[in-house]
Amino acid sequence: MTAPRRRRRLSEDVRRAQIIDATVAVVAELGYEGASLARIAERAEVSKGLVSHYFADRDRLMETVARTTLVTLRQAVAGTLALDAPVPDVIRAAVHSAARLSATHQAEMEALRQITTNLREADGSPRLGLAEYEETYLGQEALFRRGQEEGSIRDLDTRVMAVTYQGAVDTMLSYLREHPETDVERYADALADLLVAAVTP
Amino acid sequence: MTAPRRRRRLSEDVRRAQIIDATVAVVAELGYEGASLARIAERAEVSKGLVSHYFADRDRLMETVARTTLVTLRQAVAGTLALDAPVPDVIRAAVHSAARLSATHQAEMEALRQITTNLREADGSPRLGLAEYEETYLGQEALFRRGQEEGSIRDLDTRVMAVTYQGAVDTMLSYLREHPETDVERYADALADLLVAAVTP
Amino acid sequence: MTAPRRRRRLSEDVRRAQIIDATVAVVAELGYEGASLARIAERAEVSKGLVSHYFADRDRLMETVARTTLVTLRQAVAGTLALDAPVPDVIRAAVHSAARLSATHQAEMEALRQITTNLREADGSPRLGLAEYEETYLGQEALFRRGQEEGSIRDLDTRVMAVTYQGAVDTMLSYLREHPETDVERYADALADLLVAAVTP
Amino acid sequence: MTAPRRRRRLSEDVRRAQIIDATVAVVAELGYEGASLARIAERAEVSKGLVSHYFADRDRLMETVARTTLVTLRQAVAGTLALDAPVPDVIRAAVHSAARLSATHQAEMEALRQITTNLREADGSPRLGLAEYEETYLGQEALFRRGQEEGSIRDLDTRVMAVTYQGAVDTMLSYLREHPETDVERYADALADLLVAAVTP
DNA sequence: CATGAATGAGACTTCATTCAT
DNA sequence: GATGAATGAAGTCTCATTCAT
Repeated sequence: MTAPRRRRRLSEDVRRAQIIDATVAVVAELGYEGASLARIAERAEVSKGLVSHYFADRDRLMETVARTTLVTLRQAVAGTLALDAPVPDVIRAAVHSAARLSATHQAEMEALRQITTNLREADGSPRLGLAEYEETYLGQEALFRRGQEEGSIRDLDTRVMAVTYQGAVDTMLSYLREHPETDVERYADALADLLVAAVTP
Repeated sequence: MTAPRRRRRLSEDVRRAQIIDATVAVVAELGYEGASLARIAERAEVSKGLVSHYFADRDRLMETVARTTLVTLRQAVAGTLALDAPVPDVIRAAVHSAARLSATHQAEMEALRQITTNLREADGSPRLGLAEYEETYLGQEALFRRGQEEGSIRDLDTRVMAVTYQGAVDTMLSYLREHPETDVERYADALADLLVAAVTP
Repeated sequence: MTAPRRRRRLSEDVRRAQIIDATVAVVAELGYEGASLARIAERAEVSKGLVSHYFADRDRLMETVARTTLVTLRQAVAGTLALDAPVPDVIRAAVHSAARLSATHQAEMEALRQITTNLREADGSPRLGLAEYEETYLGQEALFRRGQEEGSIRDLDTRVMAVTYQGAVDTMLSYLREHPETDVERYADALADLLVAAVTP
Repeated sequence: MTAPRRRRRLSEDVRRAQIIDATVAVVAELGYEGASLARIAERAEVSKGLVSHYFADRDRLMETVARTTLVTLRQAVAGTLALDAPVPDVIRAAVHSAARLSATHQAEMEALRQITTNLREADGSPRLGLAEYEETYLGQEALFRRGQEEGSIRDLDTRVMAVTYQGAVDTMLSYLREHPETDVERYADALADLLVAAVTP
């Protein structure tokens, strides 16, 4: 039926990346359940057997994809920020930087959400905790505390602010995905405005 | 092993509710994939066949559960609010009211999230859109606009504020679920403080 | 393609027996590897799913078949013997009784051999030990010792004799299977003659 | 992990022997099914491809191993025997010689049994018949007939005796494998005693 | 109305075999 | 000659759904 696939030998790294990319795409498009190994293999233009060769099982593949994607996303945001600027400026810049992800890393974000929501231990408990988020929170708390020392941030609960900031940004990203007609820069401006108003004295 | 189930004739409504409750519990505990009809039937203390009898198929069951749960949650929040109070007061009250959900409706919230994330059309596209959220946004925008007319809310983008408000509350609920040691009232106070600071002149 | 199977509801016991019988037949005919669940289901005129419903997995099915078959074979031999007769007579009768199995329980014997040879633990070690054989040996040793007390059996190592007796009978059964042209009664006579000669004073 | 294998060019015969030895070891340890080509290659410290290079397919490899092993075992027994000695002496010597195999050729014997039990034609029928055994039987029958001519063996069915003799020895070897605590020489003495008693006038 | 035995589609995974390097 | 990356054909098992009782 289908033309017999040409057999190509590639290095392990290239193959893994190829399969991971395909997984991100399929999970983002069809959801976690719909992302069968067969469909992932098809998208990667690779045999089902090869996927199993590189990833012990589906769970392990999904976990790897989640971790890899998280790193990718972090770099995409962090890479653009000057963290030693005045704190309100950092907030504004970070919001805009994140907003831009909605154009460039849509699939990565959705896949990450799908996987963290669905990947479970054998007993049914979630497998990908929030340890990852914790790290992010700590970084943001540190930022807000610096602002308080410098006088640019008022007295407030830094933990709640960190959680809220992150939630507001994530929600923005969801909203932008589902409302593609929205003007991204305007939204980001408005959100940054709200956040700065919330934290300045 | 298990005692042979007593065969009881119950009214349709009671049966459906019984099954819906069981579904909420199982989905919240084991996730969307783990919620097989067999396990749901077992939790409802009902035969597999009966589940299929009342719900055409698994997707239909899940959709019904999501819609029912959404109504339940809305009532739980809205029921406690005096919507004609000064807007900042409404915000404070709403945040506290939502925070209390974390103690009473944990399973419902998680199940709803699981189902909206995973339920798909045959072609893989998400089935439960954000039409539901849209309704909420409109109500909140109306509230903020009233505040602007009354002078208690400053000039700002009411759509962005509605989305952000909702995101901040949802994030609070997730955070409280994953950090049960947190003092709920203190968190709610801090969040209400932030939100009010963000919107008052 | 194939006519849709008629759906029949049978009791658990009947179904298990049906599947076990089919397994014995397929294993005897095609060997352990060839006895896939698909082929067993086909032989039992039952769906693959039903086999999995009644037996947790293939290993468990095979183990059950082995145990069941062992009981069947034991009864077939033991049922015909008068164990309190003079020991040489018991030997003669037992050899003939066993020989007759070659006509009536060929498949059971071969299936049992296949399964004990092939069924393994996860680490590769054999799973069906010789604990079963041990029981048989003990019974035969007791018989030979009675003969020694009665003077009909000479002084000899009863354990070696028990093992040898069992080996000689098993070998007879293999030989008769592979040489169907052999006169069963003549073989049994000759073997009984050898065994009695070996053990009488 | 493992050190990158050194690529060595060895003569065909050496390679084949290397692979055959590994196969014997793996089959004896893990059984027929467990002896995948991957594991055999690993044990032989050779690539999977090389195994396929030297042996057309798995069945062919197994068949070759069986034949080779049979020759090895025969030589191990026959090499030590003086076949023209008085027949009862030959029997005693042969039993002891075989018993010693239990110490030196355990893996070979188990592998041979595994392969003859499991190797099949495409239609499911056993592939390694008993033609091999036939040869053995003929030799033993000849021996017993010589004994009869010389008066050291009584009148008996030489075919049944040959089969029984072989069965008794094989069973001894199985027993010794599964009961390593047994005194090998004592067992052999006792068995030789039984056999000689069975056949002498 | 209610049960749960039975079916069958499809998922994951293993492994003999092929073949580019 | 030698490797091991890559394929694809089974095989086992799970589970939504159907249906005889």
